[in-house]
Amino acid sequence: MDKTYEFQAAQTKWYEQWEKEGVFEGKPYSKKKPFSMSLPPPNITGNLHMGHALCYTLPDVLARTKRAQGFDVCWVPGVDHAGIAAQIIVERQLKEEGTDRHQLGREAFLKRIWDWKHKNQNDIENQMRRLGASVDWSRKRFTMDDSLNAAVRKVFVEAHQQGRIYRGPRMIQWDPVSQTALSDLEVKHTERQGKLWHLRYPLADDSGSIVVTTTRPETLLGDTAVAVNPDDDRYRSLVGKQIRQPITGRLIPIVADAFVDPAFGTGCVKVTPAHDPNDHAAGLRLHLDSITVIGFDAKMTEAAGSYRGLDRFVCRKKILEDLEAVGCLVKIEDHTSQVAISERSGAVLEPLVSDQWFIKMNEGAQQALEVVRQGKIKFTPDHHVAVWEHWLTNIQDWCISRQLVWGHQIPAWYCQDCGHINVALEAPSNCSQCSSTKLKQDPDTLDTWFSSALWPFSILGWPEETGDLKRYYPNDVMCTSYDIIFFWVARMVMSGLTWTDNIPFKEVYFNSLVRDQSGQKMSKSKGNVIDPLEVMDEYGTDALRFTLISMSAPGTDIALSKVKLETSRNFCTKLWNAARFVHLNVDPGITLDSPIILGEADHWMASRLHEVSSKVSEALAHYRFHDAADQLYHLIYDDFCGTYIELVKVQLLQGSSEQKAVILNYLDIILRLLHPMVPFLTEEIHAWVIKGRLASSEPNLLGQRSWPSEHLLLKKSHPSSRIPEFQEVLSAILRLKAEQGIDPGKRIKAYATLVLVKDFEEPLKSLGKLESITFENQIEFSSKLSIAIVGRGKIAIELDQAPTQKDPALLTKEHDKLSEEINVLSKRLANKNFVSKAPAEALAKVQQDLKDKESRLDQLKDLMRP
RNA sequence: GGGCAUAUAACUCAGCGGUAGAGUGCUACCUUCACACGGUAGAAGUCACAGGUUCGAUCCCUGUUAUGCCCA
Repeated sequence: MDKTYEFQAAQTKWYEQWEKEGVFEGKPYSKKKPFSMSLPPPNITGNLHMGHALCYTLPDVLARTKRAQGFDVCWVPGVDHAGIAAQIIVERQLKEEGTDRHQLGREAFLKRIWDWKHKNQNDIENQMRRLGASVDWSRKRFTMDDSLNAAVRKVFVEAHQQGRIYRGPRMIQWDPVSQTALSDLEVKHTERQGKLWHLRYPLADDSGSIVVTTTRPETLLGDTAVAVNPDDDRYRSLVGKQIRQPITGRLIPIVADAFVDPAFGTGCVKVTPAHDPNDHAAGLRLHLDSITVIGFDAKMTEAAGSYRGLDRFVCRKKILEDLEAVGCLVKIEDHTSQVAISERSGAVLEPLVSDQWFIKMNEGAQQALEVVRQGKIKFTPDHHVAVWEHWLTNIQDWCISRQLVWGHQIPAWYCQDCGHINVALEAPSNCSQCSSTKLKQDPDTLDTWFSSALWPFSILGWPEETGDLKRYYPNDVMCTSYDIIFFWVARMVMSGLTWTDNIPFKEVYFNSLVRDQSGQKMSKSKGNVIDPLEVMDEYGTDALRFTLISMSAPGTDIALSKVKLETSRNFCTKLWNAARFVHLNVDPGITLDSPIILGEADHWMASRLHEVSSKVSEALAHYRFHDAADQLYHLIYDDFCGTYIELVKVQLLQGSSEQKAVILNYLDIILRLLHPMVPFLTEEIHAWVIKGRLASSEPNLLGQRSWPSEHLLLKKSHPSSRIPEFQEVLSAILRLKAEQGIDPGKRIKAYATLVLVKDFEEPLKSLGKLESITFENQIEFSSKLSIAIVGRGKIAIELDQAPTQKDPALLTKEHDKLSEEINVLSKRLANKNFVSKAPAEALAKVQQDLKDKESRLDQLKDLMRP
């Protein structure tokens, strides 16, 4: 074994082995209990980023642990077709080649994207392998696989029959760059510095004028009213009068509606039902006309008269100039306005009325609320329930059609003769209404999330009644990032309840976001992106995984930094070296089932292993990944490497086979406990140290071995241990030496009034670098002794001269502190309320504490006497 | 505007109704035969602020302030 863990080789070697042995495959015909998960599919558009790294590492810990604990784990991976994002990328490529998708034609363009998809899918899948994600590749899915497409079509057709899916003109958010409609969730509201324009609109009867405020003057071409708040006394008398719109000359009414905020601008706004969601709603309430003046290309339409053909923002300038020319531009104020932009393209969206497909959400939302309220689906962290409630109780119908080529094409055929819409699983030969054969399929595709919403069951073969579906559905856990709780989780729950009459999963674990070291969100524009692929090269996959796991406290975002990665890497190296030490000193003939003899340190280590293995199981059962990682870190670093190996060094170097076999077994247990978090390192160590010493019935790969909680050494009871007391004594000796400025390596004499030193003479001498340590009934103050108090006894080291001056000062400080603590405890015991109301345990503890401290103070006074 | 979080050591964060914890950093010392990606010892906190509940509050409740996120 090398002196440090060379992770590069191990990282490529072991995944292949696991895959080859089928370690990760679900085995539906096994007698084991099933444990199933589906993986949030990454986009085909990109590389593995830190969000994936976290989102795949945590369920991997669960999967590997469950597998070891005897479950038939089925964790299905896949890739998502990412409609808009993928199409944007390929269209960009075409542009560079001087062509576009319209020249290519639909079929050729689709082929082009499929080719591109095949290459990318391999990349991202291999990156997941590098990360160690133990998914079942034999079941991998793509959101546009035939079987998934069949599921999509079935849902669409049935939902349409049931009236859940409908088509109609509605106000939607239009992305003029991507040339498609978007759902509300794909809209990001950002604040931008803009202006608030005050415009004078004259009354039609020339009796005066009214000043309206707007952030979008170009839409005034589509104004069909001016609105004020009904309770606004300033304008009450004007309601019902007509306005002559200064640019168009159109006569429009002044109306009253509660949606107008009297405090906004002049409290008087223009109403453009065709280009603003609020105005649209008001228009419907008040039966106003709707005039579309901006088209899908974000240019002014025919209805804009002389402004037609202008870009909407160019038109804005022109309108303002024209308003100024007629003296109707009253005032311009700076104003931060909310701008709706496309999450994907970044374009400023245009609210437009358009014919689109929608799916009703009410019923599904009600059911989704119920199953979470009733605890049928459990969230961790559970505060996401509140967010869930809020969104689902205010839900709108979902616009599912996209004007894209890449995706599931909508299974609807329009009759060119009678206009009837034929919705069917397969292309109909003629119209169901008029029998015409002139049918044309809707060219649009469905929102990518529409197919994602079916993921947990479509990947298992639904709508077919497959064996996988019966065995692995509902999934046990869904691990995902909280920022897609609505996009994905809510829609999966609603779809699951609607189409399978069942919840899609029993528990949801929401992982945090990974941020940079100062807590900033990672983004390319900020240049603070930490690339997991680079990290895996530089620090090792194991270090990356362990870092992410140990920082995953539920509900807290992760501020990732190099320092953290270094800590984890150092931890890996520490274990590597301990294993190497064992490897070098345990003869090959000694195996895991060799006879064993336990000494005091061995008993202590066994209890620690037992304690930690239960704590880790418990922590993982509650998704307390950080807790599990912390337990293992201290078990391995402090207890195993720091204390245990030091204590049994003599046995390891020159002990009996029975003594060495114990140490070997403990290393084995540690590897099995840590393997789910740190799979490559532990498998590599296992291959070096353990593999050749396994019983013949045991599998050769650590990834196939069992969770060690049933290990005989852990199950048997162990006598209570004096190791903690030993540690205190050793610590006191080292402290005394350091305080007195004695070379830590210098062998000196020590004395103690604690019986313990009789049994631990050798380790104390070797670890404390002592010439001798002798038990004494009494240690008296002496000019050549430096004395410390440990528990109820004293420890002393012998010096060549009197102890340095700082000694008495330290004693005084400790004396004062102790006195104060004793004072506090005595007061508490003197409090009748405390004595009568506090639980017996608390009372006993205070009494014991007081006794200990008083005894300690007595000894201190003894030391300070001269 | 509504909602959800967070505030603990220099930094990043755990934790908990009964004396405040980790990692990193810092200080001093040690290249001792697994490991300098190491070891030993040490310094370091009014647990944001103000009330309340309690025998007892860093922890529970209310309010305030600050920060972050989500929804409109």
